[in-house]
Amino acid sequence: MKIVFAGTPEFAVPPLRAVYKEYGGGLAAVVTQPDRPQGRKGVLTPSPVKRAAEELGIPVLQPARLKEDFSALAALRADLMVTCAYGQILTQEVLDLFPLGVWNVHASLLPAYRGAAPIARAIIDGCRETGITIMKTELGLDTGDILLSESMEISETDTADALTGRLSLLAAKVLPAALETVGRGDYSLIKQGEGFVCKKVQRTQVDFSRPAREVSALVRGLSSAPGCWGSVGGLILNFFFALPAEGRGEAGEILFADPKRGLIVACGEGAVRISLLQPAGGKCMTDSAFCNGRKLQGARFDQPVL
RNA sequence: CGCGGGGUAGAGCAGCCAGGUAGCUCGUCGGGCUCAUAACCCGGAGGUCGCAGGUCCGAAUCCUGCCCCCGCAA
Repeated sequence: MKIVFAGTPEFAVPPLRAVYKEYGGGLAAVVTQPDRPQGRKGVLTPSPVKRAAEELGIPVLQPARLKEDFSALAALRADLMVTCAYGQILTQEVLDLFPLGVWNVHASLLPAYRGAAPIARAIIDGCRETGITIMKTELGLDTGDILLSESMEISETDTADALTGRLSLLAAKVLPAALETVGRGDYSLIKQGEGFVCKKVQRTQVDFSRPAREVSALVRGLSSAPGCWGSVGGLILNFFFALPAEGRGEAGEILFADPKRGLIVACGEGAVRISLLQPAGGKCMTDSAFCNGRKLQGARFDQPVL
């Protein structure tokens, strides 16, 4: 069976490796997004999937627009394509290139969280559970019939990074066997129920008038990218980790800010301890380190302007 | 030439504008105190102030060049 793997971010790397391990040379090519300028200096950077593919010695295709530029993909005459966070919408012409179909790995229990940022949204919404779904790709966004899904718990302390890592491994675990059943033609599909398509999550200013539980979920869900932030006394702070904590006060008020107790901020209900953060211009640090040498107790975070 | 912040003790910061003894909080080491503590008191160690030049009697501080780190935006 000749397979093509389409993916881009780190999330897709373990699944890629799993397919390679199972099919070796049967993995004919990898499709990924073109190298993009990264960071302040705009250095052209290959995607994680491209780096992994090169390491494994798999040919890489990087069309800017796959819908217009798929001749190289067609020339491979592969049987099947796997997509995993590839980042481009496919057309029917592309789907028709593969006799055994195009199969998508999605990081949610479909039909929940179709579209972008399913992992971040699951955490932000306070879900207790999410998972991996492998389904047949149709033209509709993440609407295809389901081959299989595997669930996973979300803990009260999960961050998007941590959960992404675990879901990625789960995807890598179930994908080879799924392809196996597709290859044999020995499978049945389940239709999806109703669902909404989610948009990309955006960088967000934290609204401390929300309950502590929600603030914590927001911070953990957006952790590392695209991030969330607050401003106090003209200082911009990026938040990376926060959990509910003891305390009560006006929303946004800094109840404590010392190395022993950490950075405790009052919310609409309860309070949170922001235990990992980064001041603009500085490095990411613990709240204990941040509070050394700064007098912030009693100050109050600005409310987001709506 | 996209906008901006920064490099001072192991960590986080102040000092710089108005040049003149290296300072604060935490940690660390030693001692003391309390039934007890997110405790408190006393004392010690630890710094080429990113690098190189320049100005000056004297530079962390002013000037010039360079290196490195980071936030936003793309």
